[in-house]
This record gives sequence, structure tokens and C-alpha cells, in this order.
Amino acid sequence: MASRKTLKEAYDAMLSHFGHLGWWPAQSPFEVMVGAMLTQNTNWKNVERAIENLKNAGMLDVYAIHGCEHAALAELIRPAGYFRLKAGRLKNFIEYFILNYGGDVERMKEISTSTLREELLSVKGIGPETADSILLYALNRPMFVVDAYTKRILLRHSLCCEEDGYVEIQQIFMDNLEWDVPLFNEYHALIVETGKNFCRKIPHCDACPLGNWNR
DNA sequence: GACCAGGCACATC
DNA sequence: GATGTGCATGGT
Repeated sequence: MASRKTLKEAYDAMLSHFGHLGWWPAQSPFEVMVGAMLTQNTNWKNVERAIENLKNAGMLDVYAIHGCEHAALAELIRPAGYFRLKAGRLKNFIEYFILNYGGDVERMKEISTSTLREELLSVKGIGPETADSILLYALNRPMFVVDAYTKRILLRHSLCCEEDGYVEIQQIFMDNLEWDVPLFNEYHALIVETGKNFCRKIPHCDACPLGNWNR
């Protein structure tokens, strides 16, 4: 089983290799939320283009998106892929955000993490990873974000099993690390970076900062 | 041209 | 409850 030391050591190894990654790359919590929706199963580069389009159109704004036609919104976020789908999802989130918090991030900050998580998950188009990304990177809550790379890396190092789902994998981290927002922030970013560079489907882990961690 | 990317919802068995 | 499928662009 993963010990505190093991997870922390892995973190240190990745951190020495990549340095601080400074996630989330966004200028406001709202931009983080939009990015979290748009990056679903999508390369971040493509998300950047979509966000750039929104900015240039003056649409990176709660009420601007709320008042935007579905087709027009979809066109703006087209580079992020699944653009019709994501236009709807974005609107669902905006609807929830305005209805419950008047589109004000500050008002969201008064709500408990567990309540917020449940609320977010009830929005059609927000699943566990998107909810946790919003909680951690937009609202600074200690929630560990799990993604495909997280499982792939843990699997490769025999620290989880194939059957483990989102919750099980999240618990491995949350049960064995301090609930520290900057740590969770950096840890997930480092996992994504390590995954991208060293843990693609075709194994080539030779230069991986994790080395033979638990293998 | 295949494969992949910082998922999620829904249908079907 | 597990498994399969649609959604879609841009890089390698």
C-alpha cells in the first residue's frame, strides 16, 4: 500500500525534475472553471485557443455566456473539440452559477467543500474530475484531482489496481498526504506533466523521475 | 492515417 | 453494475 513517505517521495522526485508548474494557467477563478469544462478529454493547447476566442469576443464573462446563443458559443469554443456538447455543458454550469451564487465566486467561497462538490456533480456535464478541478484550482479547496494519467502512473507502479475507480484512487492520495492546497495543486500538475512525458501508452519510463518507484 | 488528449452522459444488456 | 458509444478538434 502507498505510504505517506512513498507518495511524498514521488512528489519530490517529480518536483525536482519539473520544478513548480504554477497551475492553473488562468487569470481568474472563473477562467479556471471555464477551462475545467473545456479541457475534458482534450489537449490543453486546444482549450487555450477556445479561451482566447472567448476573451477576444469579450465573452469570458458569466453573463456574456449566459446571454449568448448556443450556436454562437459553440463556434467560439470550437477549437476545444466536442464544441456543441461543451457549449451546452458550459451553459448548464453558468445557469447553476447564476441561480445559486449570482455568478459571484466570492459567494461560493462561503459554502462547504462537500456541499459544493455535490452541487457541482449535479450539474449535467460536470463529473468528478471537473468538480474537483474547480474546487481545487478555482476555489482553493483541498481536493485531490484524479485523471487518466493518475491511474496510469499508479498502475504502472503497482499502487492501485485496474478495477479502482475515481474515488478509490483519490483516497490513496487523500488518505496519505497532508490536506494541503498548494501540495494538491502541484501534485496533480506534476502527475499530468510526468504522464505526458513519460507514461504514455507505449512504455518508455527510463528517464521518468519516478524511476522504479514501487515496481 | 491512426492515435491521443488534463471526461461525461446515456443506452443497453 | 458493467460495458459500449457518441461527442470533435488539432498535434504527433
